[in-house]
Amino acid sequence: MSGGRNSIRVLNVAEKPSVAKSVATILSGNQGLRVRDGRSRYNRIFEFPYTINGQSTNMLVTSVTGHLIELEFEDRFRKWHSCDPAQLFQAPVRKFVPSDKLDIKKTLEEEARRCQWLVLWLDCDREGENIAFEVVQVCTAVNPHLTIRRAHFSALIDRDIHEAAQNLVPPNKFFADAVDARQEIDLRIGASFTRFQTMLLRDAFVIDAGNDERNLVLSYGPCQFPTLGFVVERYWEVQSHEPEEFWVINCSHKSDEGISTFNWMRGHLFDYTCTVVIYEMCVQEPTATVTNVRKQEKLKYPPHPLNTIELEKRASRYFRMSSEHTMKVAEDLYQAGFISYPRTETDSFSQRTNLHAIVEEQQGHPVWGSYAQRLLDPGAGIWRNPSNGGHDDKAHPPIHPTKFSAGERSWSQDHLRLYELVVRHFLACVSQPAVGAETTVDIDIAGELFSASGRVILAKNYLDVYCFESWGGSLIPSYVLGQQFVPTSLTLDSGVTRPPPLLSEADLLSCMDKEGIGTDATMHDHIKKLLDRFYATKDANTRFSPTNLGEALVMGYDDMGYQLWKPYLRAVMERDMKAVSEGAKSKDEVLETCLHQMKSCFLDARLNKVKLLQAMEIFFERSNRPAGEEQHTSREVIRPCGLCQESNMVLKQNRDGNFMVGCLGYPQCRNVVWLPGSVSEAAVTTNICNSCTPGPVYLIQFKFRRLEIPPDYNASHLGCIGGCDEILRQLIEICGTGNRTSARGRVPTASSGSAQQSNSRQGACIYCHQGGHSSTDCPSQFSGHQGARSRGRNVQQSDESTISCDICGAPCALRTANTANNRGRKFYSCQSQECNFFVWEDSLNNGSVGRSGQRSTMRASASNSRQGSGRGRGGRGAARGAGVTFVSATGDPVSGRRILSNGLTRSAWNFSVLAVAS
DNA sequence: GCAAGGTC
Repeated sequence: MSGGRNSIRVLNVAEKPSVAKSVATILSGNQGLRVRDGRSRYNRIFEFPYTINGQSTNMLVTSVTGHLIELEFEDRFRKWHSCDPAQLFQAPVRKFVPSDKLDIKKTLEEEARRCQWLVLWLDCDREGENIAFEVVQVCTAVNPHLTIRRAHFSALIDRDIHEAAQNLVPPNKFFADAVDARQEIDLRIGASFTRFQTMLLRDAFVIDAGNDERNLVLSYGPCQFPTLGFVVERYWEVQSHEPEEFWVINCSHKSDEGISTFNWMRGHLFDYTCTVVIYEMCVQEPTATVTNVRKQEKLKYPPHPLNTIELEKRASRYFRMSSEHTMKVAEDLYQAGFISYPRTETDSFSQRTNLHAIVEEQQGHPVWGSYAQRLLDPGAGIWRNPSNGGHDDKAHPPIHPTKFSAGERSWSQDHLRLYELVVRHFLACVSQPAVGAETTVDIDIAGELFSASGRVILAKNYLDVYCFESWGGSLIPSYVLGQQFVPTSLTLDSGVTRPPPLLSEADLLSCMDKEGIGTDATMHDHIKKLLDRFYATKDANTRFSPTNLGEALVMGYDDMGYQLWKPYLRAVMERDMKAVSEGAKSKDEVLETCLHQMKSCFLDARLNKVKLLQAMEIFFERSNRPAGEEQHTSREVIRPCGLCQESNMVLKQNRDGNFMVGCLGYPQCRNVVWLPGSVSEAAVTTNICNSCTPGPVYLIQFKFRRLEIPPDYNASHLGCIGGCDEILRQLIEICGTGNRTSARGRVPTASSGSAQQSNSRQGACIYCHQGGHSSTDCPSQFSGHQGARSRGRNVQQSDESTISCDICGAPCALRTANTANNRGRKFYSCQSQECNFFVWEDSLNNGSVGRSGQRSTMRASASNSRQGSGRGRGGRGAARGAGVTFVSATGDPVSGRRILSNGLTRSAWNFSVLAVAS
């Protein structure tokens, strides 16, 4: 039966194949359901007759796989060097169907042409609404007469689906608009900041990131950076923690029944004298009197039904599985039909779910089958309707088993464990809480109160099946009110405060969930991205630390005063998206204000890029590679690149003022033509060389420094870099080029057409620019400038300690070494690379002061500046911001010094200033 | 080569 003559053809589209199948199965009642393949092998098409409000229809149900359309910059802005990253805030973007979705698009087009209605069965959230409009766009392009309708369902169960089909509504453009805005903002912010910081930093420093650092991408994203922020913030808290000694009185009592440990009601005291006084009192009158005996029944409740975040957190805690791996395994189990859809926010079961049926399936399991049987036995009294966790995404139920398995042959250990977790969690959810009897005994010794408690488990209930949790039960002897005894031990003990632990993966997921970073389906991606980008590492206990790279990036933005690494930006965006989805603000309005703000922020960050560079300098050695971004003071196109045939060659000036013509495709393409070192000015003209190819090759108007070229050459010259220019070739031979790493004289021959060479940093020392040794053992550091050691310190009026360059007399910069032998050690060096002047900072202090590692001085600095909420980043940042660290000659932190605003201290004592950050 | 969001 394919519908009568009056029946209309309805194309129904779901967000994923599984939903299409469920909808088709439910609506057809499995009567007259036919299935055929579409062009995509995953997205099949179901057909059956159905009646909607008295109208007989021929239903076709198919699906997409998530978003059908992507957003990208127009082609001319897609290459990294195609434009200034700031332009990405307004560069035109386009929507397109990516190649792997073209077959789905084709199916939709073919079916839409033959239908009168289009009914959208996408998930009922904002992303789903946006995908709905993507489907509409594709279908109406081939059939503009389609009647468009939206089905709203809250669960894939009979009643909901039939109700949805009978109560079709128009789709909600506001919801879709909110996602459009989110996509565009994410793309523009992400691409602009990523290109900016990658090009600024990657080539400027020696970043050891495991693989080829030239391919290293220092990405920025509105989700990945706040995720990194959580990691860094906790790390800073741990780093800046000062252990504080505290004192505590412990009391125990041993009787025939066992030992009771009594805890001091004051907890612990930081005042030793005070604690000793109290302790002495207790010791002199040690008899304890029982002042209170309380007995209470305590319940330990089973967890809420399982949603994605909780699955990830528990798999991490119980099995140390990464969230990313957990989702991969869960997806496998889902695809094979063993568990329900794994990406769900929902942590409460619908009233209509047949929970008993799910338990029944598990009765045959060799391990937990007997528990399932007891659950189903009304006499056992273990059954309890599951709790409601308070989240509902209106699209999926909590994660639960959908098919029994005692383990499949193809399953890995992790498949087994994850399936077991899902089953046990489900069985726990429908179980009674554990019951315990708690006894608390309070005693009084010389007026001081102590307390002990114990617990007996009366009924384990859900804990019988949920073996991942325990409820420590410890018995204490019985006491009666007024009873007196002399404690077996009464001791005065000391301890130290401990820093909080580093964030575990479960902690990190909680932070993200709380601050709204990412979605249940993407959080694990953001965490993985931190590891992939070398921003953070994870130890065997699943605890995260930032890498130097991650810490430096966060530090740089923090020093700028920007909270780009905090979750606030995402929170503001989320509020705006909500306003759009409610129609309170328009998409264009939000896009304009948000992008305007972010562009100002971007431009400001770029102005303050020195902060990023300074932060990187703390951890990384400067590279002598030509910097990707910094050298481009001008970028005028000279010619198309004949080597990569993709990008243009542009006129550039490096940091030292030397000119070259290099390919914009650097570092993938290393094509470069170095120009004579005697060039003082170079400007691209509109004149085109009529002999060099590939063209056009624009001629350059050169000015040479008169004294650096032979007298018979003109100081002004209109030249071509394409290979035809004999004068330019001669001047290169005579004067050399501005390429420092290729020693003068080792110049490309212009006769080869376009002179090409690569700049290798191998073997070149950053101090003297000579090959044959590394910067850590540069002879210039040890013998070249011994004279500097006898120089006195040039203390200027500002109190800023500095010294002048031995050679040119300019003030030197104070830097921190990060080489293996001298990490954390400070040195002065001339900012001009011509001089190669260098001296260790500590050699100026008569050599009497030992070195102090960067880490320990940082910690000392935090202790000095700690005030108010000065823990963690605040403490450390304040000290670093003031630019000073004080350590006594013995290496102990100096306390009680007054820190002047210029970052130095005046001290009556002869404490040594070990480090003054520039 | 860049984001985050769907999903296979």
